[in-house]
Amino acid sequence: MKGNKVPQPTESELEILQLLWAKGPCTVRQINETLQEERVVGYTTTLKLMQIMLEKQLLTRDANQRTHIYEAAVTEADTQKKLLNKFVDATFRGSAMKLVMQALGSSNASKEELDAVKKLIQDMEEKQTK
Amino acid sequence: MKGNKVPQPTESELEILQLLWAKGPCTVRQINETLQEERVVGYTTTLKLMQIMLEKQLLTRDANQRTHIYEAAVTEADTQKKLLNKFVDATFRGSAMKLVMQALGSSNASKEELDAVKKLIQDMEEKQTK
DNA sequence: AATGATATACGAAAGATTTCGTAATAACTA
DNA sequence: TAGTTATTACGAAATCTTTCGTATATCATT
Repeated sequence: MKGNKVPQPTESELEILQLLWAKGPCTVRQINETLQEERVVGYTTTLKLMQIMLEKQLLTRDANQRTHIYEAAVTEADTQKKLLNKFVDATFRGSAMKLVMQALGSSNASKEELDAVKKLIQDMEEKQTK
Repeated sequence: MKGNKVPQPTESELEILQLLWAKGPCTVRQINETLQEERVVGYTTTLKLMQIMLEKQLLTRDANQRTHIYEAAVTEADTQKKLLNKFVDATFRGSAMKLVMQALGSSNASKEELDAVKKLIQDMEEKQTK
């Protein structure tokens, strides 16, 4: 169970979480530099965001050194799941199937990927039967 | 092709679009009353939102009568597609497949629904082969 | 015509999110 | 040590979204 009272990340916050999930613990500078590759964003802007995320408990940090090191405090899978539920409700009126069909349709999935999905469905149908 | 410069709806705007998609053209009062079933929201709040949506060209209206009648100016499928793309990028780093697996996993899909998805995949694989 | 009910228009307050300027502090270097 | 640079802390401006108060117009009824 999850007695999770951590709020969902905003769009900008999610962007930072993605980087931390991909790279592991980082300094503000490292995150900021990566963000810079995409667009212009001031150092203190990134810093402030990460401080807010710390308050919200989306991040933790090691403040032993002068340069703090931040780390995601929420998992990627968990966050995706929650955001997905909300998105399905708002955009597909709760119908996960409609979303799945849409997503499949407009994706350029390879045969391998499609097979993986088929396999998952197979497994689910077996579980349902027994 | 779509030379669409219509901005994406905000969360509240999407809620109104959902109602218009479901019910067809409506007055502000009709929309407001439906929203009221869920939560408290003032009439002028709804009115203002719909006026903003008109400006953004998310809605059109018939203003011939004193009581204006509003209608969605964007289609459900189109809006879902765009929001989905954005969501996949932001939340699943662009991987539609990861989203599909997540969505299937946490959905309570019936056998019929799962079969429909399998069929879609079948069709896609056939198209790929030729 | 006066009254009351219902609509729209509009501005602006209230909230949430994002951005940045400035100050204080610590570390580095000449 | 003095000066430069890098870092954090903090407040507040800027922006976007949501909410609502008030003014004005329209229609129906008397």
